[in-house]
Amino acid sequence: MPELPEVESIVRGLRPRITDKVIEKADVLEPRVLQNTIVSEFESALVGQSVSKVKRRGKFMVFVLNNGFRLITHLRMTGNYRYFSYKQIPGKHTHVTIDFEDGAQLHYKDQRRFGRLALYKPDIKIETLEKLGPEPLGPDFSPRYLQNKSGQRKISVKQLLLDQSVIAGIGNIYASEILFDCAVSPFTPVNQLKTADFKRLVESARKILNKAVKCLGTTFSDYRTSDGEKGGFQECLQVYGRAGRTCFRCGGPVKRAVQGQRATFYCPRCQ
DNA sequence: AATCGTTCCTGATAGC
DNA sequence: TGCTATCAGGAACGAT
Repeated sequence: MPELPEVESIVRGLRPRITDKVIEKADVLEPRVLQNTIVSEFESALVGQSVSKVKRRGKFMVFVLNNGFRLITHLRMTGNYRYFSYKQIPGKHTHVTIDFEDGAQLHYKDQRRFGRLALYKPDIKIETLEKLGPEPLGPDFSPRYLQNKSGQRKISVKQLLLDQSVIAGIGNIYASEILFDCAVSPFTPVNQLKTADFKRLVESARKILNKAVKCLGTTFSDYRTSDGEKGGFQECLQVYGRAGRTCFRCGGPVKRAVQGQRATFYCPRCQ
């Protein structure tokens, strides 16, 4: 499941390859992946334009076109972009293909079709991006910010980390890993966290996410980079997916719990 | 305002 | 063997 490090890795892979390339053709093979536009509008808005910028905001990918249009993609669970220097036959789960004038081709694929592509006209505010919290690797994310955001809220710290309007980019894998790293129980209500806890939380978030970006993300099942390569951070996972196995820190058993319909992995002794 | 539950979707796996 | 049931989860949306 692509979270910040996975999306960042895909964006970094695509950026040098497609920036300033001119789009010759766009084909939507599965109209359901388009969020706020129809096939004919989508295809004609892209043709003849070049890609000015490839960016990431939280778990969203942003393609800025030279006509000012912006193509926003959220990969959700199994979505991905794959770059080819020559045209390829679309696979079973390829929903959009984008051809460039130099013969290269971009495939958007998603076997579960949770991911969405949305197209925004120039100068329009993109609400979904506006309401995101700060980037955890950026300057606006601090212990004080997180403490202020928590206030007297009663949700668990795991739920807080997953709230994209509080912090943008953390998903289920890294939430568990971050909490293990700073030895905070995922069940702690945020109004019970101490100032020192917020400090450790922020430090661990930066540390884990930076390391995962360096590793090109975590390939737990489906995720691949834009070149089709696996990430490397699955080798570094301390708790996620390790229920019943030995905690690397204390030797006790790692546990699995469910919070908000999602699995949480943690060590009850260390956290 | 904050929180909770439901929906979308399909491949892998378990159980009979 | 072949079938059905269950599970994985991010964000949008509706309900409380």
